Amino acid sequence: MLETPQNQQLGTPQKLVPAESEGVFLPSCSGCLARQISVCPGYGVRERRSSKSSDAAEVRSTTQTFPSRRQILHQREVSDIVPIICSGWAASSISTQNGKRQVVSFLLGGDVASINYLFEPCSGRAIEAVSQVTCRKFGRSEFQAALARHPGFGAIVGKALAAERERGDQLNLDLSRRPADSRIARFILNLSSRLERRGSATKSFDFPIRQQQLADALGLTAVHVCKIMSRFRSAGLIALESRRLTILDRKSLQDLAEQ
Amino acid sequence: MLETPQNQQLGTPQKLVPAESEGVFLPSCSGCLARQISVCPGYGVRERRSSKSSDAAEVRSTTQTFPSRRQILHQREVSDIVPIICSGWAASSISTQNGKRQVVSFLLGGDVASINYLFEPCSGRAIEAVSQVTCRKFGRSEFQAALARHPGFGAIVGKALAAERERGDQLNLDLSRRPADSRIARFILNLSSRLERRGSATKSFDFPIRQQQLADALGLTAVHVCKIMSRFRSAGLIALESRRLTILDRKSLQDLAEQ
DNA sequence: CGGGCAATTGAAATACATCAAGGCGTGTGG
DNA sequence: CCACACGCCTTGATGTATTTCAATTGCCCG
Repeated sequence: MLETPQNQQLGTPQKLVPAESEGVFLPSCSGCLARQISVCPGYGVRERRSSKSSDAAEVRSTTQTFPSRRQILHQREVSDIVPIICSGWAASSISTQNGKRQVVSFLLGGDVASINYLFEPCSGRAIEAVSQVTCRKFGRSEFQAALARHPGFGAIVGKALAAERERGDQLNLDLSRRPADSRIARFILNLSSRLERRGSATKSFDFPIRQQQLADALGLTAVHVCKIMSRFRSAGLIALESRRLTILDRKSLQDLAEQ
Repeated sequence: MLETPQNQQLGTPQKLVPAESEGVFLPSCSGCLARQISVCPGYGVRERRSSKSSDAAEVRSTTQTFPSRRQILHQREVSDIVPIICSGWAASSISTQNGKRQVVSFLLGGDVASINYLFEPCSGRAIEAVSQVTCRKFGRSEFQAALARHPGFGAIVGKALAAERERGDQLNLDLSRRPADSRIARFILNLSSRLERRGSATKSFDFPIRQQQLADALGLTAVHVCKIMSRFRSAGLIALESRRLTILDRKSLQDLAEQ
């Protein structure tokens, strides 16, 4: 059990199991903060039963499913929710008035769109579905209160904060100081180790990201991303077909990533 | 009183008034978080006397002065302090193994190096003095406790957090999607409005930043920064002499900043 | 079968980096 | 007081990574 969905294809992601059918675990969201603090109704019953703190209040929330490429949250949208991805891939981005876009991070199941949502009603970031996405939106003040009741509250927030900040800094460094091939190599390796931490396969995995989205994440153009990925493939570093990416030569990728 | 030090030159910054001579306010740190929560010994006595919450405990801290270009904190330095700039200019940066550097932000008097320090013992950022800097280092856990006692704790942290994150996102957008002249124009305008918020002059102000440091902040080379600044000067957008910058044509700068 | 989006590939343009040389100001040691 | 070195700024010539433009292909879906 808790087997990762290796064979899950883009466009046909695992259906969200409704709360009533209690007991079936989605592997995609096992690291979710809402589950960690026993606040997600999708898992609340089963998990709270075995938990010592039976006073955990369930937090009002709604679930929605978005098809690929659909907007989940607008850049300037102000609302008192904390959005958490349950399954699928989403992209968090900001844009200039001229429509130039920067994808700040890709979100996977269990990711809070940004820790910022715990404190502020607007993050200034847009969220868009990359593959099909299910997303749960919690009431912010209730979620915040539940989190504050949780032991180790400060540590949880601090860690998440630090991680988010660290990623942002690294992105800055990438964008300003690293050549395109290094950025792409690093992106692939980071994704791989991120999947490892969630217990998924690290050598071969689904890769629903469009070249344009990748370009927006790495500060490049889609054309240039394409050229470099082609080079990677003909050099035998990676394989990529039918939205599944395989790392063939991790060592060489790491060398590229170093600089 | 509270007059801003217009005539303050690089290398001869206003001296820090020792706590014993109580009552003389440094304009440079008037927005400081430590003063806001009545925890800075430099201002503790005078301000706490007039404050309702007389139970605010003073937080252990040390002050240090750093000459220009001196390292204040190393990138991987782990210590249980929250460093706050009292006066002068500092730069917060991260680097790759190959010595490529990205200045994440410039810090002015009253700035916490990063909100991250409230929660974690290491930010992954190095801090370096740009001009002469006085810096106070508070004990982290005590500072944190004092902050938690303060009414509106959540709001304060949330706001600071959101602001820091917003700046990081904008920097990402700059680095990835905006041309060099736009980045520089934006930097100047941002600095100006930042000084405005602290009650300083916005049209003409001290500018101790070296071109290399500016280049590191904007993802460019010093040579290129120089060329564009020269262009700005000959186009009558700005004047820059003896480390003092004057905005001559704000409108044109804004046009450049737009894209 | 056609229409549209994504990926691919090549040719041309360009924004920026790199390299190199010289000037200016400032501190330092003779 | 001068000579000199050193850091910083400046400017021009050259190189290159990446963008822009454009045309083609394949593919999915109605």
